[in-house]
Amino acid sequence: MHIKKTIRDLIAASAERARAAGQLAFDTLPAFEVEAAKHPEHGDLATNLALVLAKQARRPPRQVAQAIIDRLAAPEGMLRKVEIAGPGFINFFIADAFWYQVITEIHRLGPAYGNSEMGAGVKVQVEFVSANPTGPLHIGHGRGAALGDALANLLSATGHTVEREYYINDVGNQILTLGKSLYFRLRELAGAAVEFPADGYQGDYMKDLARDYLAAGHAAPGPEPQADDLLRLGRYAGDVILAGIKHDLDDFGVTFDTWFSETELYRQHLVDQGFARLKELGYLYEADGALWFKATEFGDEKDRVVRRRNGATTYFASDVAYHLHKFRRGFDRVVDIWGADHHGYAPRLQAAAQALGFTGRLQVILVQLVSLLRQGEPVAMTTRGGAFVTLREVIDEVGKDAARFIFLTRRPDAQLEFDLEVAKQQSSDNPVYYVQYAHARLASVFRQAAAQGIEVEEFDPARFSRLTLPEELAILKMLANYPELVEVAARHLEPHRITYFLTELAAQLHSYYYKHRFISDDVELTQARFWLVSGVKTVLAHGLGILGVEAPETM
RNA sequence: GCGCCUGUAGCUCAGCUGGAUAGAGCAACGGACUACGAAUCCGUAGGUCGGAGGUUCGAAUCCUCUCGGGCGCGCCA
Repeated sequence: MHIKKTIRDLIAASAERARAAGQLAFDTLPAFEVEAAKHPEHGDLATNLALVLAKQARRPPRQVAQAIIDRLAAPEGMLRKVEIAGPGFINFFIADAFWYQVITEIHRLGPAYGNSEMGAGVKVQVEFVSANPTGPLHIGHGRGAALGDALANLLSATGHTVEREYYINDVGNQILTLGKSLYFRLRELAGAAVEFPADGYQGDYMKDLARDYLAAGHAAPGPEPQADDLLRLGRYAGDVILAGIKHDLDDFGVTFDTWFSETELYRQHLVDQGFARLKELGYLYEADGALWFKATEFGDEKDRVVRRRNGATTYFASDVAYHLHKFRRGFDRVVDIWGADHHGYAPRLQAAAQALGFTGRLQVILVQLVSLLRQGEPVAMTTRGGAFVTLREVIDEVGKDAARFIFLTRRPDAQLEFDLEVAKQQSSDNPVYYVQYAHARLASVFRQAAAQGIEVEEFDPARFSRLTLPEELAILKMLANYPELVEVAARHLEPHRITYFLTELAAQLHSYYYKHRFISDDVELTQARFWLVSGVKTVLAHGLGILGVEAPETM
């Protein structure tokens, strides 16, 4: 029942009629907006068409508005009032009865209310987290995880076919460094006086790993490590750490469809194929003994090396191959979520995507870093230094739902301050509980009704005319607007819009609940309210579902 | 030095890509439980949207300059 679209069509048709009647002169209808009015005095919806059309029509906006209004052909009973306001806005006041339809709509669709077919037939991959398996996930990864997962849910709700993917960067010398780190910890355990390398991973988890390694019956390495040994140790450590990462993500409510290993790119010779493709297209050249990609042809600052003079391919080469592979796997769109510390890398990958013919199909979302505080004091977050707060600790301390909700109340491109003490101490005033409480409270209402022997009777739209309170209409309008909000959030790849909506809906509900009793002797009114708040419950659950936050029946 | 992100109430953040009188949550202050869950509600106070120009009917939003914060600028990953 897209109200905005309905109004938009009415307006456009009216303008056309005015032109046909010689009342308005214009070539093509300019882009105009139909927006929800901010203030009640401005009605429900407003359009700026008269303002944007005035110049072309060479008449004052208010006269243009009048010409449009004169020819408006709205269905009987839909509009309560239409007026011209301010510089030339046309305000539409929708009749109360019109809003009742949304309850029927929610009743008909159930948990699917809010879903749409916007992305039908579009296959999209969301790649996120993709942290190197050299240490446990930290809070920054948590933000990326919450965002990626919510985004995937959002795209899925809007009809896209979605796959979640985690890219495991397990080639290159960091595995060697990892092996070296483990080696030195093992030597330490053996009582050898060794100096831990400065470039090693210094976190305590490496010590634990070393102990577990021995406890599992593996032989301690000798004093003269071979390159093979280090690599083997590195692989071992990587596997263990990756298992830990999976486990943490699982507890954070995030699961992936595919764990894609960089090693696989080489096993399948995809990197060479990537080179071949770029060469075929004429975007590769040799210079200074290295192989270069002409990134500058696609807007990057400089050309980029894909194979070094020593013959080794670069990380970028892997990524080119990886993304070529992604598109060949049939994804129409690919969304990559990276930490903002990699933002300088985006132009070259975009360049590669363009070179390969996938212009506009790759979107890179940069999620700004999380500055972590504990009671206002900054907490160091370097992986190498070892003193950092892990995602695990955050989950244990503040809880999955609260953490996810906090991450998802911020735009990705804004830095986020996360104070562990606040997130946890706040618990009773935390927005996440506010929203969850609204859901649980409604569940409780239905439990209470059942306990009193009051049943939710057969669905009967005729009773909705009893819903006349300002609170009830405000809620109806919010519910009616929800599906469009989901689409807008998906289009912009911004789950935080859902978060804010939910907080507002919960506020409306709490206020309504406090002022008016749902269960009363008035059977018709009670039933009408049941169906109304049942709709609220459904939408709260839907929105929380997108965020990956529980919608509890009790708290 | 160059590039990207950012600056909105005391604090943490929204502001639907240019709309009408800039919002919410904390924190502060004052009220509301013998009623469906007080993890709630009602009210008060709090702002030159970092600053200066410009674009136009109209700017927190777009452009230029400027100041402050974050990040990045390898034949590393």
